Amino acid sequence: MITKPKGCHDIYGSEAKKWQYVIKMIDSLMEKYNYEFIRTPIFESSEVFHRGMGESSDVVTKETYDFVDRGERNMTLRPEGTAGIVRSYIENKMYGNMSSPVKLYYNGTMYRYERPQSGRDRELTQFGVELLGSDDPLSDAEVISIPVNLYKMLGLQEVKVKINSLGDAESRNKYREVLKEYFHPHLDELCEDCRERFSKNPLRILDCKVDKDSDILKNAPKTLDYLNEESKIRFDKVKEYLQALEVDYEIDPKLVRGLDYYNHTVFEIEAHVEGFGSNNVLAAGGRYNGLVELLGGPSTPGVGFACGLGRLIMALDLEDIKLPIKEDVEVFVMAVSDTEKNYAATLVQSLRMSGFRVETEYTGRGLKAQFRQADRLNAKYLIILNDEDLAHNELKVKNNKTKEELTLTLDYLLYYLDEVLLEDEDYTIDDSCECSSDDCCGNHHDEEHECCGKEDCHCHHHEEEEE
RNA sequence: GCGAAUGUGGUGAAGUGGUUAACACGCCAGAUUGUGGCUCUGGUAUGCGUGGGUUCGAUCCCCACUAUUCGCCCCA
Repeated sequence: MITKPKGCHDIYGSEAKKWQYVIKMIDSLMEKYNYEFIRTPIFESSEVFHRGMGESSDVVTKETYDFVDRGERNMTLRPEGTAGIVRSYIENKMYGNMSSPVKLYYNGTMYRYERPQSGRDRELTQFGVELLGSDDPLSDAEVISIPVNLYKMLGLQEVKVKINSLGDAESRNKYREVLKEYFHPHLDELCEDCRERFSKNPLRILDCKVDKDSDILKNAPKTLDYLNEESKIRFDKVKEYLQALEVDYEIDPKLVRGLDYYNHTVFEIEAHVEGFGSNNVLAAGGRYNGLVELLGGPSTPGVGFACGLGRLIMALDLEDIKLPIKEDVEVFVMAVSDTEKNYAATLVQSLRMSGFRVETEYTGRGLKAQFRQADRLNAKYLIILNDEDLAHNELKVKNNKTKEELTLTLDYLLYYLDEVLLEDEDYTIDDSCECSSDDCCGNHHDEEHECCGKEDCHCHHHEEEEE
């Protein structure tokens, strides 16, 4: 049997419906923030990532899918979204062609040659945002608020936002030196990996899991103590704006992020649901003011984040959140004889063109099996064709819930279905409650949220009433 | 790159060195000669991941490989 590549997944069935729903929410959220969708190639010249992400990160040095194409060019399957987008920003001269700042979002697959485990695949899907051309602390705060609001929209509860500041290049370099000085005499007390990190990327020692409880780490100098005045003021501004945007956060002085391009604000959003594996970062990002220049463009500030969709859906599952996903069919058309089937083909076509979600029988099963099939598909209405009725230009429609059955003429059918299906309020997906009440449930399906009381709210309170 | 666990049908899952590999669900058909979701009856495996080995004989013992899952590194 031929199997899928290691660390990849086939997404289908109800799983695929969740993905589509989440992506739909992302699109509608980004529309409100006025970000534009961008799609860049799934592979780029290797240089894009080597220069962009930095040689000290493992992602670039040992986790990329590299290949040489037939023209002997070195190519790399993108391991993340930012570098490619910055390349595109420069190449398309968006700094001149688009209104500034340029606000872009993407959603696509990334590739990393790693050992798969819970929450980590070789092919992963990320949604992310890049805001280029603004150094205003408000843009940092707003970017952080995007995933926070997405999770809120989806009903996720157990998330924690962590922020920190690395300061500008000056502060960061100074801190790096201080840190090396501090750790140097303690080298043999640290774990093997940390000794490796010391020379490669000393900042990463801070979030070592092995040594995290040792006094050496606890007493290590903090980034925030080495920010210069300007960076400090900037970070305070970011925090102010976060409060204004009602984003709850905590400051984690050990948060440093792995990619070289970050400076000033860095952040992570973690899942804290019971049962989540150790890879619990749902989204992460930060400011990367030198990156555009590094990749050959004009000096341009930028902020962004990336959000792993696989992990997000895992979190939704673990919090047992039921997404409002359509799992049913409006009309199921049954036919057995050849003339019935012929008639069914035409009928199904016209019902679909009239906007109904219609299924019919394809395998030549008996009527009994067709009833079973209709139930499996959660059909709301059944149309049962038989030759006798058809001779009178009539057909039978059965409400699959009440079991009421009517004999109608074809002319009347569309009118009837229109009436009857529109009555089902829960039948249309309304993706968000529009009210602005503070304790709005936002369509959450959990018990903790109070309902805002709006008519068009589809939270669990109303669902119960409807049932 | 390192470490651990697992690998039996469409699914879940028992099981034993020795004729026909439990059970449950699902699916298909019939009882019900075109109106069902209950019930009953019957049907439903390239033979237990792949390749070697031990043995008179292995799905069950040994080895290698592979796949999946989980952890480390790293990362969303």
